[in-house]
Formats: sequence, C-alpha cells, structure tokens
Amino acid sequence: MVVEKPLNIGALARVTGTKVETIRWYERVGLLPVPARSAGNYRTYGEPHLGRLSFIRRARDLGFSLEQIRALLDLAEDRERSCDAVDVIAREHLDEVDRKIADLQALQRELASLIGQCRHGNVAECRIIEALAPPK
Amino acid sequence: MVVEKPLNIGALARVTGTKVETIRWYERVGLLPVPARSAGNYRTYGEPHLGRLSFIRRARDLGFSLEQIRALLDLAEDRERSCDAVDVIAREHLDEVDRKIADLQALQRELASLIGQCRHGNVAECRIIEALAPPK
DNA sequence: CTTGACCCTGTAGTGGCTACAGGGTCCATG
DNA sequence: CATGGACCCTGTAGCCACTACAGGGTCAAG
Repeated sequence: MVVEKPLNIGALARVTGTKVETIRWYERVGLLPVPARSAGNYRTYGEPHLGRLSFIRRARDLGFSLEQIRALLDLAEDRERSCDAVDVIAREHLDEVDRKIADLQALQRELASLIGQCRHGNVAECRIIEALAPPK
Repeated sequence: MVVEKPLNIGALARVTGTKVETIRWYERVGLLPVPARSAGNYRTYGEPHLGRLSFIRRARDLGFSLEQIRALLDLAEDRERSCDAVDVIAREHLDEVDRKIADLQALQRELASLIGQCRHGNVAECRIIEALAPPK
C-alpha cells in the first residue's frame, strides 16, 4: 500500500499548477478546507485537498465562478442526489459563454470596420477618432 | 447663436447615459478634467466635457480599457500627428478581442460536450462532476 | 553556523466601477 | 417662510479573483 506523504503548500501548488497565494486565498474564502499544520506552522495537505483543488482548477479553467464551483462541490458531496442541479449550473454557464461570444463578435465587427477605414493620414482626418468623437 | 447652459452632473449623466458615480470616478482617475463649481459647490459641465465623456463612453462600449482611452484622447489632441498610433491601439484591441473569442469558443465546445453527456441520473454517475474530478 | 529556499500573516493593489452613509443645496409648493 | 423631495457633495467600502508585497519565521544542505 502507498503511504502518501503530506504536501506543503509549495508542493501542492506545483502539482496542481496553482500559485501559493491562490491556494491560501481559496482557504480564506472557504473553498478549500483548513489544512492541518506542521510543528513549524506549515500547512500540510493530503489526497482530499489535492482532489478538491484539482476540481476547483478544472472548473475555473472552464470559466465557472467560485460561487458556481462552491455549488458544484456541494452537489458533488451528496452522491445520491439527482444531477439535474449540476446540469442547470453548467447550462447557465454555457448560456453566459454564448452571450459573451455574441457580444465580442459584435465588437469584433465594429472594430474591424473601423480599422479598415484607417487611411494613415493625420489625426484630424482619422476615421477611428471620428467614429468615437461625438456627432459634429 | 446658441448660449449653451451648463449641465450639472445629473444632467450630464442623463445625456451621456452614464451613472453619476461613474462620471465622478472618471474625474478622479483623470480621464475627465476637473469641472468648475457652482456657488453651492456643484460640478458644472460645458460642451467640451460632454464631448469628452461621449468619446469615453463610445470607446468603452467598444471595449477599450481606460488606459487605452487615455492614450486615444491624448492622440486626438494633436491633430497634426499621424494617426498610425491610433490604428495601433485599435488593432491591439481587436487582436485581444479575437483572442477572447477563440478562448470562449474553446470553452463553449468543452461545456457543450460535457452537458451533452448528462444522463440525468444521480450525482455518483454524473459526467459533469466526473469530468471535473481528478482522474481516478 | 550560515545560506537560501521555503513558509507564515497581514495588508494593499488591480479594473472599472457600484453602493452606501451622512451630510449640504436648490427650488417648488403650501 | 417653512417644508419636502430631488438633487448634489465627500469619503469609504465592496465587487471578483486573485496578485504582490513587507516583514518576519522555519528548515535542510553544505
């Protein structure tokens, strides 16, 4: 059997690709449980912490907010519960992502058209400045 | 000739579609020049403030940062200067928008595939939770 | 025993606002 | 002339999700 050695915060940071400060931050906001401390007052982490932090990081990579992640972690606890609530959170997030993409694409079109009009003259006749300045 | 009446902050907010607090904030960070004050210590704005604030708002709607807007406003001052620097800022911003769209689309694909796998069972066999949890 | 990598707490800063609290001003109505 | 309500003032704190110190303590190798 594998006797797993406890990790200090730097090691946990390395294996999860998280910054040390971010781990402490997750602890402060209650996403990561308060870990045990060594004799020298160092935080010591085990497998459960590693798993939980990995979960958080993956969810963050997918753009979930810490609030959503908190909800997902709570839901994940109760393994008998229906996973519809999980689905709802994920769908809400996807809707948000869809909306952001649409907004950015509108922006992209406007910017591209603005830039396309640049004649590289002087500022007085700059189309970009003109487009931003108030009418007349 | 039109004698333009000075606006107080609320009126300026209404005509530019900005919140009063936002106008004060732009003043604090030096984007809007400090306005004259009335006898009762109210800010009083004229045409130049209106123009400048409109510029800021349009640029914000296009997603430029306040830092970029500051640069654009500086460039707009010197009407003889070549507008290439303006073009550079706009292009950098467009590149940023392009990048954000690409990132969000990658997210969108991942999320959609995750959600598509939901079988609406219980959490123990939830694909979404599984996908987030660490491997085995 | 010293060095340097690591860890601790606490605080402040980021961007771009937003939201108070606790007051002052202005003007129309009674 | 008093009152009420809409407006304005300053200053501070909060939002999100960190990030970056400052000023110290701990630990292990050489």
